[in-house]
Amino acid sequence: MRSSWADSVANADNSAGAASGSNTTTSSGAGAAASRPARSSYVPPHLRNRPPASDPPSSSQPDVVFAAARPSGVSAPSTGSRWGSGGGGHPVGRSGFGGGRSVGGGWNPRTGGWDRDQVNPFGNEDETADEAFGEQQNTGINFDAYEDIPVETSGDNVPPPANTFAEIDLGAALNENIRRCKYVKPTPVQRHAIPISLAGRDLMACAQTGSGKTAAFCFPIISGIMTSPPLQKPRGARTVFPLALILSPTRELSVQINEEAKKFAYQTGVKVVVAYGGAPINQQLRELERGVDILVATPGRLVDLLERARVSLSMIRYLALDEADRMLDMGFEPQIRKIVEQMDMPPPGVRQTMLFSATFPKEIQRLAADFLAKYIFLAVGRVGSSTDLIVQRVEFVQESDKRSHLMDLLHAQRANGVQGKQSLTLVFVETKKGADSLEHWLCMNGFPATSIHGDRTQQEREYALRAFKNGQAPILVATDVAARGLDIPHVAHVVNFDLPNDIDDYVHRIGRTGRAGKSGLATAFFNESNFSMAKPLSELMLESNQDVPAWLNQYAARSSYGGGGRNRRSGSGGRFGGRDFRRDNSYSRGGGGGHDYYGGGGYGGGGTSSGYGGGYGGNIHHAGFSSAWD
DNA sequence: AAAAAAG
Repeated sequence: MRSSWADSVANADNSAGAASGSNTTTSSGAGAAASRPARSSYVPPHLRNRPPASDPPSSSQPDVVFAAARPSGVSAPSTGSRWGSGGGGHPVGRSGFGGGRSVGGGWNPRTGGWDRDQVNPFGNEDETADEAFGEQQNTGINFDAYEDIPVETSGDNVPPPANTFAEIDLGAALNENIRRCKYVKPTPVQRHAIPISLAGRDLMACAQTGSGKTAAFCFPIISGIMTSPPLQKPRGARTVFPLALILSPTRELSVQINEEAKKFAYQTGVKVVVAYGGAPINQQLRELERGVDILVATPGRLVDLLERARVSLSMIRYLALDEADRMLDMGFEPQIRKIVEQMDMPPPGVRQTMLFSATFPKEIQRLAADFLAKYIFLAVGRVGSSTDLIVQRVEFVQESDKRSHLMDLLHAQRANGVQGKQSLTLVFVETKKGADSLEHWLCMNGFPATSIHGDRTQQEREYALRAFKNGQAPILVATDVAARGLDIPHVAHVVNFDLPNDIDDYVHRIGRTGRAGKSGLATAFFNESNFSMAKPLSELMLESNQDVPAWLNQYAARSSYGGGGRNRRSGSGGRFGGRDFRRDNSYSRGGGGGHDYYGGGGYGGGGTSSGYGGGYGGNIHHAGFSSAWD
């Protein structure tokens, strides 16, 4: 007998507040885990920019209490478009680089023109939420969990972490935007990464999207551009010269980073433009011609722009690569190397480079050695590793029974009224065809579903994401295009209709729920074809204090002899995505390694119950570790 | 084997 998943959600919800991070003992994050602020007094960063009173009345979930105070410094005209809509905006001037915050049309000394084009990315601050789950709602970070996340840094002269934004002092304009975003306190990755970047150091960070790393790399970039604006930019015929480049693997992620960055850069005079494939290039070219300081792009479209000589990288001072392991998985290494090494970008040491990756396998180590100079290594604990907020279930379901089984889950969800609360279900499948047919089948059976995958047009993808977010289609069938990085609030249930073949992908997928301080449920359908996932899955569930079905353990035991297997989390066992491997200087060249940078102790020293044989749960050997990365 | 990304 199985109880309805909605019950699990409700139960987890009740216990969520009391759950203490049981497996987090290694914390070098200053002050982390010492005392957790009461949820009611603490507002997760990405929730902080949404207007108050957006909770549906029926909600029984303990939600974050918003600071109700409306920003007082700037009055936004009531005709402003909501942020995220990207629509036509009202003219709001920008101050120059002085850091003032004058309002009204502004003369930009760099572009030599009146700026009329900056949409208020915070939306209309006078307007109350017009729909319970409108687009102005942004993502949530589960802050209780983040307080417990362990952090490790290593490298030469690591700048000390900062515990408050005031301590960091990014300047008046940026501080004002932090206030507008209602960011109260930096996340662990921000506490460490921002001082490192402000000190001008290169950074290799193992952290996932959702840890607040977008702000972690945007703040120093914006601040740096503001403090020392270029005296003059070359003005090529139709070529533009961005000062910062942010690369990300998927289009949706680029869009998301662009939206975040625009908020951070509001009225700073720093211009953010996004370029990605699948959308008409002409519109993006027009945006670029209106001026760009920070360019957010997917690799393909950027290469296109570079080959057309519409973008030059010769003025790049900041380079950020997001989800680098993902980009390599997707075969972007040639494009990325072309962009970074074979065009006109300044070399490492001249530019400042930040490399973000969820894991740190050999290929990423090589990339770090080639792209970074004397970098500082930062590892932030795996998201979800220190929290029990996500309830994971595995059910044995034959291929032919999957649809009816999914139907059972969805019916239970509806019967429990969760649907009325607009909770969303994200269903992952393996193939694009599978996504289409499952979406169709769900719709035929009366479930409002939509889908997102790489064969759909960009317009369809963005439409689907919007319909899902605002509850028009509370069921989204997705391929792995949606697995990483995307921040979708209110996802109550992630169904792994088809399990991925990689445990890291599984972790990313279930990370789409359990956000915003809410609990989440992740259900996986398992059958013989997922045999190779049995061991890593059962280990992961054990690590995150889940009930592991006996039958799964049996599968895991059967697969274990044979030594490891392909799906063991490569190099990421335990709570971190990776560790600084520069003491093994076989891969280091140039300004990278050579001497022992590894300053941190503490990996595996926390007495965790990590079951990962290949991880560092007490299993690190100086000579033998490389095998763990294969 | 499939997915993603340039058109």
